[in-house]
Amino acid sequence: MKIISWNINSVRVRIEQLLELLRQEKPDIVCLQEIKCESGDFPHLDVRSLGYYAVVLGQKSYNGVAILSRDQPALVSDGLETDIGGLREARAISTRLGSFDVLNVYVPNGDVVSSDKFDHKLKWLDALFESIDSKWFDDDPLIVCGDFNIAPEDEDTHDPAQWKSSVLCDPRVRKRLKTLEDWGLEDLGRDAHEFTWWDYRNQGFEKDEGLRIDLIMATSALKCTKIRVAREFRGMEQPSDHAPVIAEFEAP
Amino acid sequence: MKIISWNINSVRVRIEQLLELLRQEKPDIVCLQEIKCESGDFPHLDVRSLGYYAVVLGQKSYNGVAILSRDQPALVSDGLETDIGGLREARAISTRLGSFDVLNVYVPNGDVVSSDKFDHKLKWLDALFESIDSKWFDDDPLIVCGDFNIAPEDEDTHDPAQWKSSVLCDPRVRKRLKTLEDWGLEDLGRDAHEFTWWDYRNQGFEKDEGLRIDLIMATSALKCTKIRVAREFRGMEQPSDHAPVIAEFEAP
DNA sequence: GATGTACGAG
DNA sequence: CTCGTACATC
Repeated sequence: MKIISWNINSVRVRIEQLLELLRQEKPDIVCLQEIKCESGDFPHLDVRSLGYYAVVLGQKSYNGVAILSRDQPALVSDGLETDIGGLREARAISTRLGSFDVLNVYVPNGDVVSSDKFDHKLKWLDALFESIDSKWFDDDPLIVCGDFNIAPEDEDTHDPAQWKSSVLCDPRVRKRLKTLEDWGLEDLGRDAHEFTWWDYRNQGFEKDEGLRIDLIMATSALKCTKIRVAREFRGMEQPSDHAPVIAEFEAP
Repeated sequence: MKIISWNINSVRVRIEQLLELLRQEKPDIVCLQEIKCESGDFPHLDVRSLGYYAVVLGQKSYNGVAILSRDQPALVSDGLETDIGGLREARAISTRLGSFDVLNVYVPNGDVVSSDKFDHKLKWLDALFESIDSKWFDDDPLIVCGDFNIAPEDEDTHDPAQWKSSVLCDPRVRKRLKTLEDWGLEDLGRDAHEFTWWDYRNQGFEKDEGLRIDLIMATSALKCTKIRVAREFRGMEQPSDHAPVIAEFEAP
C-alpha cells in the first residue's frame, strides 16, 4: 500500500503535475494540502479519469485539503469538527479506507513566534491531539500525514542556527508533535531527515536550503517498508514549494 | 527583407513564443505592440541570444512598443514626441534600419464610439498623420506597421453587421486610415483580408470570428513580394489574441 | 478570457 | 517567489 502526502500549493495550477504523480507512482492514497479552492472547484473529473476518488474540504482563498484514493472512501470527518480560536478553516480531513483510517492535516504556519497566528497554531495542534485521542486507540491502524509546519529536529533544517527561532522549530510546536509521537504515532521519516520544503525565494531549492516539515505518521499496527521524498517534483517547471512524501506499507 | 508585426500582449508572458517566432521565421525586423512592461524590464538578453537588437518604449501597465532587428538600429524617435489629449503613452516608436525607416504603432482601441477614449483615438490618429507627414516624403522608403485597431473594410471582419458600430469599424477611424493611404502608404494586406485578431471570449478563434486590424503599410519605394498571417501562433497554448503578420520585401 | 495592478499570505 | 483576492483594460 502506497500513500503520498503533498502540499500542492493550488491544485488548479498544478493539476498536470498531480496527474503525472498519479501516473508515475500509482499510489493507493494521496493526501493533498493547500488545494486553495472551494470544494466544488476541485478537479474531480481529472483524477477520476485515472481511477481516483476524492474527498475534499476546500475553502475560498487559502488552505483546503483532499484525500484521493483508488478505493471508494467513507468520509469519517470533515476536519476537527470544531472552531479553533473562532476560526473554522479547511485544514483537516479524514477517511476510512478499508481496514485503516487516514487523517490529512494542514497545520497553520504561525507567521512569527508571539503573534496571534502562532497562538492559533498552538491551539490548533492541541485540538488535533484531542481529536485524535478521542477518536482512535493507539492500536488502531491510523495514518496521520500532511504539512505539519514543524521541523521535528534540528537535523530537519539545512541551518539550525538560522531556523532556531522560527515558528517551524519553536520548542512549543516541537513539544506538541512529541505528544502525538508519545501517544503512538511514529514519524516515519524521522531518521532519513530528507527535506520536503524549500523556499521559493533566494533559490532555496538550488542551494538545497530546505526543511523537513511534511510528515507521514502511523500507529504501530501499520508496518512501513519504505519512505522517500520525490524531490524531482520540486525541480520541475512551476513547482510547488513542497515535494511529495511517499510511504509504502505492508498490505494491512 | 522580412518584417513581422505582432501584438504580443505581454512580452514577459510570451517570451518563449517570441523566441520561437524568431527561430522559425528568422525575420530581419519584428515590431511588437503591447509589451506591457517598462523599458528596463524588456528581455533584451533573450532576443540578443538569437542575434537581435531591440529599441524599446515601454510603460508601467499597458501599451509599450519595441522594434527588434538583426542590424543595429538608429533610434529616430520615441513615439510621436508629443502629448495627445494630455496623455503621453508608449504607443509609437520608429528606427532607421539601413536605407529605410520603420514606424511601429499601437493605436488606441477607443472603447466605444462617443466615449472620451474614442475621441482620444481620433486625436491620436490625427497626430500620427501629422507626424508622418512632417517627417517623411511619400517617396522615402518607409514601413508603418502595428496594431491599428481599425478594420479597414467590411471584408476585414467575420460579420460586418455585428461590427458595424464598433470603434474598429467606425467611418471616422476608417477615414483616417484612408488619409494615410492617400498620403502614400499602401496597406499591403488589403486584398487578402486575412484576420489577425480573434477575441479570447466565446471561442472566437475556433469559430474563426476574427478581424484584420494589424497592418503592414509601406511607401511605393519598397516592393512587397509576400504577406501572410502566422495563424498558428493564435492556436498555441496561452496565445496572444493577435497573430503575427509577416511581410517580405525586395532587398531595398 | 487573459493580461496588468495592488494587496495579503506562505 | 508564487499563490490567492479584486479591479481595470482590451
